[in-house]
Amino acid sequence: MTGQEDKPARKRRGGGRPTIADVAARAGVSTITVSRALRDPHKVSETLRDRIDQAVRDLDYVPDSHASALASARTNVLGVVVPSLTNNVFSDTLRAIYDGLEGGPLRVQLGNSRYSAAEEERLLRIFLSQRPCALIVAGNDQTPAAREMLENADCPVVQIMEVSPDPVDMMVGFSHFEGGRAAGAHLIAQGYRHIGFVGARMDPRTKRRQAGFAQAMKDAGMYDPALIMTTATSSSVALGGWLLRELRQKRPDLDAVFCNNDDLALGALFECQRSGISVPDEFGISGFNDLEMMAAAFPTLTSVRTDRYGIGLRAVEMIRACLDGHPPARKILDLGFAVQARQSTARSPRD
Amino acid sequence: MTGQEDKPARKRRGGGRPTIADVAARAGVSTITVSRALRDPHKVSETLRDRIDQAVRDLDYVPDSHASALASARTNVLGVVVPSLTNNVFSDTLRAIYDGLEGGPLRVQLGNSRYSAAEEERLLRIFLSQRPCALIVAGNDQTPAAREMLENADCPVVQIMEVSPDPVDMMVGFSHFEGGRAAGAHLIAQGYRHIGFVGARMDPRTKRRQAGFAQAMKDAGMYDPALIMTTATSSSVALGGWLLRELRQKRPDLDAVFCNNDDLALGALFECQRSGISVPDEFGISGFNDLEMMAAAFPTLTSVRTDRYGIGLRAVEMIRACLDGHPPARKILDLGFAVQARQSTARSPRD
DNA sequence: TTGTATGCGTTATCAG
DNA sequence: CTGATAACGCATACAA
Repeated sequence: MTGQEDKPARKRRGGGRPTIADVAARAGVSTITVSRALRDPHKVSETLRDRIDQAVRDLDYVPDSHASALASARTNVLGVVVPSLTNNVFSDTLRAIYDGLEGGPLRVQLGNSRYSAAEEERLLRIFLSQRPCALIVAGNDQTPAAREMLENADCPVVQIMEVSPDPVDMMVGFSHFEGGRAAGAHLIAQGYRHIGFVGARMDPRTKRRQAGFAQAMKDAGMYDPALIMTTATSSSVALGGWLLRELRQKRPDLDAVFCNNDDLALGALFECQRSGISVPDEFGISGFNDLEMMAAAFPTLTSVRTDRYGIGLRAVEMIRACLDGHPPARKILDLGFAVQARQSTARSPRD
Repeated sequence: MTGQEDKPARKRRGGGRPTIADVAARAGVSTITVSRALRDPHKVSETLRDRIDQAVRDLDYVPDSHASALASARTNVLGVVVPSLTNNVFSDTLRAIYDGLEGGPLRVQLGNSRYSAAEEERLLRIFLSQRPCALIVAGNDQTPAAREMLENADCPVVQIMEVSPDPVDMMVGFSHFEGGRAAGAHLIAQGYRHIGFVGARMDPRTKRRQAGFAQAMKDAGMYDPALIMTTATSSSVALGGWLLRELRQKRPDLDAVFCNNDDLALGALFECQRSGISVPDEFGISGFNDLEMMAAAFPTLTSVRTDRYGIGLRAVEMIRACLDGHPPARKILDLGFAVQARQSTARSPRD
């Protein structure tokens, strides 16, 4: 084979979108200059930058993120894995994550593990294979394999919703154990004496709240396992009513209940109303999380306020800090909680 | 400076993960064969397939999705853009989408437009630049630019939550206008005569429900704009109480209210309880969407049931069908709604 | 500050 | 059914 002629313009495989080369040609520069002008504008002279920007607009050029990821082995994707999309707790946090990312270049890849550690592991494996710039996962109860993957991940990792002494990397949340204990202590302080616990789904955080509640009861010498009613079923308002009814049938002396979340608490309130039990005088109710409705109910419902939105914001802040090269000094951020005492536990003093 | 020796094996840029070439070498085949064995197993002889599978396991090989996307100009990413992550309506649908994708190869890229058409357009632009295999967006009120982008997208597009005669491509939802009208008609049928409307956020779907409600009132000769109270503020239980209180102050003759969503309805119920107004005899309440809590409340709350979960499932089904080469005959799927009449509108007959 | 050469890991194309 | 080769579009490394 000798003089091979000029090949006529090759056919494009990709849908014919303008590439960085088209922009470069139009601006009369090289592709790498376009690349720089778009990612580090200050590294390119103003003259060229203007020409390039103009060409970008003219051609309606949008960079190909896959090509970029392939060439640089980096992405702008923040992987987020949560156990539930419908649970208000996580949707509040998710909203905060999206809000915190506002305006920045980071995108979210969201996974729903449905409270399954195995599914979480699967999702993390996929996410990590795409070289995320950071990861956010819920809690500290990963499978051993997932834990190892996270520890070997060469990107910042934030575990959210909980605090524990052994984070993979960073952590933002609060102590569910202490939250449960505080709720129990509050009910005791309000004068209730036969205090039950109602819980659903029983994920790790739920269990820790239950353990904290039990601790409070034990500390007061009031612990009675027969006052505890839980189910693996997922939480709902109706379920709160059913569980409370069951519990009251078994133990008519029950005079208060700590509901593991606010949906259950609302259901418990309705159940009391249906049964003609006066809240709070005859019966006290506390929820957990302090969703907006708790303060709007009648009577207003006591709950343990948690800063779900703040958790999401802080997680994003920590990640940004890491990516900017200023990893936060504190790896563990405890955002705490606060018992919001309201009418549903404000029993008139007895003597 | 002079005789440059053999370069020792080049340093890998990417974190040293095994590549398809490593697998190929280990299995003693070419890379393309590995590629085929993984994507179209039936196109490769069983012998080689087994050798390749073994090599994949040995090396713990995971394909690089970016390289794949770049080379093939295709991805397994389903872009989803919703107006809200916290609104139960969308989180139910999202959950269905994730459930519907279960087990399959498709991933979700989720965007939150926060009820902003401009943000929606921005997200769609980004998503489309990544060559999604399909798109799901809420409603039919895109900006003209977004509409055009969707029409030119070379992938299936499903608009969800609503139905309208002019979809971009496919559509799954129901008529909000008719839903609002049905709720109004129900209240009229129950004997209420001074029926108000309470609405928040006032996004396009909300407005259509309001329009339907107004139509019902007009049809009955009962339309009174002074009985309508709306706000751009986002919806909440507390807001439902406040709006109802305002409305009742202005119009003490009000004897029922159609709340544009269930949070508002719950707030309205609490407001009645606070004010000692008996529901349903003195005052009727209907919500919209029929969230789980409506049936669990006391009194149980009337609402318009919508199939948010079904919408998500059907959207995924339609997309899978398209990707499998069997585009559905019906491009528009109306999943309807149903008035769930409950205690809150079951007024004792008057004569 | 700008450009040249080349690699990133995979798949399309076409030949055998 | 299998393989050699050339893209895919961008970014790194190094030169100028």
